[in-house]
Amino acid sequence: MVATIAETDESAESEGVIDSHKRREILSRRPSYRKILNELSSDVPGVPKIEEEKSEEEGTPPNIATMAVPTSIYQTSTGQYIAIAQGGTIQISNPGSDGVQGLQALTMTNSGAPPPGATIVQYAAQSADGTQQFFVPGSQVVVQAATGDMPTYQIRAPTAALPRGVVMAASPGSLHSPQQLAEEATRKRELRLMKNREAAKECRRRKKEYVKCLESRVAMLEVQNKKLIEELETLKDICSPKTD
DNA sequence: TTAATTGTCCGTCATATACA
DNA sequence: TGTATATGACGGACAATTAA
Repeated sequence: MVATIAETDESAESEGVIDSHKRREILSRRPSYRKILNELSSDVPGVPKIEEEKSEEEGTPPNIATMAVPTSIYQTSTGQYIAIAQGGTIQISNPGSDGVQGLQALTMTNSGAPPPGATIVQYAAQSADGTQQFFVPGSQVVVQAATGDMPTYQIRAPTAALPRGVVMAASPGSLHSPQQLAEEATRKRELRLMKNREAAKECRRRKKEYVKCLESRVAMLEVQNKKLIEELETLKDICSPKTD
């Protein structure tokens, strides 16, 4: 599939690039949703701020600082925050000023592989063979081996006994053969795609939040406008009473 | 019932932007 | 200046809806 995309890109490069550039010249780039919303929030008290992204080492909220899996914090469609902690504990918090205050906690039992077709964005579990699994979209899992000098990662089908392919196995410094270099390039690409995948999800979430914010602001302004019009009419009546 | 349409979600690519 | 991140654009998959 990837090769097909690459070939298509190459064949359509000459005309596609020109179209793409023209399109991008027309479309002026907007600042990030986070910036816009935070600017709005500084102007309008009622507008919530989009939380700043925190790095793994500094950004974990105080109440969930001991999490084994980084970035395992999600927001539901209802605005709640879900944090997956060690041992399968899932913490749920309602959106508030501090984000993680008032955490609720519940423990879930991890019983084997997820059902086929289940929509699991990301999930961590300790499997029987001592490996840690991170479920990624596309009905695959990234498996981290528990033993060895350095962590190795494999992409597997959730129920498959054999790995589909090793994507992270050796340090760059020890690469020699073209095959190893190719594997390293593949690994880097997979890593980049995985990061971008998560970034896209996060970006869409922020965009939704941004749109919601704008919609609520529109509603608020409409109410305000209506009130002002009514007030104006009242003042008009007072200042110029009808003479029959 | 079925094909067409529509809406939504997701992954990927290209590129602007932020940052060390 | 190179690298990481954010985001617009695009296309595919899938489910729900609609018209014939």
